[in-house]
This record gives sequence, structure tokens and C-alpha cells, in this order.
Amino acid sequence: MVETVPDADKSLVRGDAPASSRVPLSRERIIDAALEFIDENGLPGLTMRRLGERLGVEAMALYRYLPSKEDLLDAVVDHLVMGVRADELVLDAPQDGWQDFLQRLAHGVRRMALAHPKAFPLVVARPPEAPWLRPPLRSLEWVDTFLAGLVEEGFSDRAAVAGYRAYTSFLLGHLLLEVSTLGADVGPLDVLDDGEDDSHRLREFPLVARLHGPLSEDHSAAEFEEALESLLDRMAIVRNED
Amino acid sequence: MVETVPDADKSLVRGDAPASSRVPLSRERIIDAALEFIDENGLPGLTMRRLGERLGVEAMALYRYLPSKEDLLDAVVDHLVMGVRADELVLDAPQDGWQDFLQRLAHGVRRMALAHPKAFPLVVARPPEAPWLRPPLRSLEWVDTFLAGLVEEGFSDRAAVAGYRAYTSFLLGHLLLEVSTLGADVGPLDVLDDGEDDSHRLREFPLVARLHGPLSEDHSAAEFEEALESLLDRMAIVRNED
DNA sequence: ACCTGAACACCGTTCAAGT
DNA sequence: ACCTGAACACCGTTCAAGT
Repeated sequence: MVETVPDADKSLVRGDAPASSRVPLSRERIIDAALEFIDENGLPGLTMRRLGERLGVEAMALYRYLPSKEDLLDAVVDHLVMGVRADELVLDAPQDGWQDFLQRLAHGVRRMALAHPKAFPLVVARPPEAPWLRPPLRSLEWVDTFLAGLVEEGFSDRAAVAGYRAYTSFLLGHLLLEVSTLGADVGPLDVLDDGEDDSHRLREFPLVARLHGPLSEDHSAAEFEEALESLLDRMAIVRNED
Repeated sequence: MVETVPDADKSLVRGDAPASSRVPLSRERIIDAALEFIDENGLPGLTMRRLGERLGVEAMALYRYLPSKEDLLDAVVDHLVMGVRADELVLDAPQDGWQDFLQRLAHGVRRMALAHPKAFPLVVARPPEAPWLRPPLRSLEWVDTFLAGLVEEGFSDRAAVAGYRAYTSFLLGHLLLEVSTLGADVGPLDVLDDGEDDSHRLREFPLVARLHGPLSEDHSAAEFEEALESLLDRMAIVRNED
């Protein structure tokens, strides 16, 4: 987001090397640039060489700050996951009960996902460090915050852990599907081919054809809300049974 | 699964080229081999060249049957999604009510996911052809079957569509997380590093340390069942409200 | 101290040529 | 009709060398 490069010398005619080398490279700067690149061009387009180019540097220079591309992607994921903690609307601990706490957290994660639809699948795809670090809450910090929040609000250990699992499953399913309809374009090689070929096959499936209208409507926000409420109701029952 | 190659000539000492070229290449054979390869070696290991090698052929030969690697991956996904229809335990239409229908379908998809944990993420990752073809039920066939099943059982059009969306979100979230703990190893480059570094950071998060036991237990099956029941209950309410 | 050039092994893909 | 050899443009990554 923040363009740290002073536009002093845009003198060079062809902007191939923006000479942003004034600000020295850093892990932070590389990670930010990678996320921006993914937001703009999609995951498959991200290349060490192209990322270097964007930073006014040869690809090999990046290896002084990150051991590999894998590590870069992990760092981007961490950046996103930790970014949710910086969201002022998401507070660290329950203030108005656990339900309010989980509501705010869910909306914070959703904002992150919608802000970076092409990067969010990464949060899911990177293999987790431990089986109980479940995306999208895949950090010790978040697991701790989450469990502490529930235990402090009267959940048993078992119920808190069960809640963590159900909650992450819910977030993942809903947000991944919502986001996939946004970040669908893999690049500029997108040929619009709707209409012809689709309607051909649609004649085989008259029900889908009839429901084409309702099927195309987007009610993601309302559906997210409803499913979240239903999950919280379910958790409330488990909590009181204990 | 089915080895169509007769083991007539395993005569060649080094098994580099299994000379399976007796059976001519075909789209089917390539897709099957690709799925097996992913099951064994993981997605990142799949390469046109290595897949050719497995089939006793140079990589370029594959291009007579599939236009690109992207198309190959799409074909693998289709193969998996359609494979669920061949599962005898999953029947096409409601026989004992819609709840039983959705239960059988959910378990069929789950069996597929657990049988191919390293390939299942593909079902999610491939960009959908239309926004209303939602993984893992991403085919006109399944959308039609699903909607027909519900409408036939008294759901309004709107309720059936809402059900389709809630149901796919549920399957995706639960199965992706269940499967990611299975297919976690990206290849043979897996260095086990548990113990030392983890326990170091764990001292910062005493609650996670305390709950390490419960957090490591696997109750996927029971949690899947419970969440599914809860979803069906929710759908039953929507159905009756209509 | 920080970056580059040249190189290596490996990709996906095309196409003329082999059998 | 079906497959291969050679080639192209592009990867991630290493390392000695430049400034």
C-alpha cells in the first residue's frame, strides 16, 4: 500500500528499472511487495524474477533476505494472519461476552479475505506446522487468544478445543468459497466465453437452467452471518452442557 | 487403481522405461496415472516430464491427448468429482427422505477426499467455471442432482439454492481441514523437527501448552457427523418456513 | 555490505522429423 | 498414427565476482 519510493528520478525514459534502490531491500519490503503482486497479478504470476524486477533488483538479491520462495510464501501468509490482530475492530479478548468476541474475530478474518481474495487461498494451501494450527487461525498467537477467550468465558478445555475446530472449519468453508468467486481470474489471459457453450450443456439440465437466476445471486454476507449465528448457538449448547 | 498393463515383459533390468507402450496412450490412462502420481508424490511433484516417464513415454507425447497441464489438472478434478457418482453407497436421488440423501452424499464426498488427501485440495483450487458451480460439488451433474433432490422433497427453489450453498461450504471447510493433516508431507524432503523449536515457543503460550493433549486428538469423524446433523437441522427449519 | 552475472538443473510447450 | 529430438522461453537457486 505505502509507496516508500521517492519519485525523485523517474528520469530514465523506459521505466524498466525504477531505481528504487535508494531504500535498501529488507524482509518486510519484499513481503509487502509480494502481497501486492499477488493482489494485482494472482498467485501463479508471482516469480522471484518478476518480484525482483518490481523492487528494482535482480532476483538473486532476494535470497539475502529469504532462504527460498517457499519461505516467502509462508511469510506472506503470516503477514496476513497477523494482520488481523492489527484490525482495531478485532480486539484480543472478550469484552461483551464470548459470542461478541467470536463475531468480531470472524468479521475481521472475513475483511482480510475479501481485501486479498487472490492471496487468501495461500492461507489455506500452505501445509500447517502442526495439525492443530488450523487455517485461517494458523498461528500460536491466535490459537492461544481463541482458547483463552473461551476458557475465560466458562468453556471447559474440551469445549474450547471443539469450538476452535468447528470455528476454523466454518471460516474456511465460507470464506474460501466467497473469495474464489472474486479472485477467479488467473491473469489477463481470461477469455470470456459465457453464453454459447454453457447454454448448450444447460439444455441437459433444465432444473439448473430454471434456477439460473437464484443460483447467480450473491448473498454471501447474509449467509455468512446466518451460518455464524448457527455455529455460535451450537457452541452455546456445548458450553452449558459441560 | 486398475493396472491395465500386462506384466509380460518386466525383462528389462533397470525399470527406467517399463515398456508399457503396448497399451497405447489415452486421455483416460494419462488422467489415471496423474491421480496416482499425486496420491504418491504430492501435487508439487507432478510434472509433465515425470508423468511421461511413468507412462513410458516422453512428455511431449502427452500433448496429443491433452492441450495443457492446466487441462490435465481440470480433468483429474472432474474424474474425482464424477467418481463420487459411481460410489454405490451414494445414490442419485432421495430414497428415504432428503436428509438421508444428503447424508449419503456427504459421506461419499468424504470417502473420496480421504482416499485422495493430496489431490483433494485441487478440487478446491481450480477456478470454478461458473460462480454457482461450487466445489466440491462443482459439476452441472451434481448441482442438478442436488437441487432436484431437494425440490422433489418439498424445498422451494430459493431454499434449495440456499441449501446447496450452505452444504458446499460445510463440506469444503471440514474436508479440507481434515485432509490437510493427512496430505501434509509435500514430498520426501520432510525433516521431522518437532520437539525442540516448538516447545521453545510454547513457553510463551501456556494455555496452548496445557491444551496440547486435547488439541492433538483427532475427532474428525465425530465432528463431521455433528456439524452435518446441525446443518440438516438448519435446512429443515428453512424448508418448513417456506 | 549489498547486489549482479553467469551458470545449473529443471520446467511447459511447439514443431519438424522419425518410425 | 503415434511418438521423439531438439529447441525456446522461463523457472528457482548457487556462488564467485563486482562495487
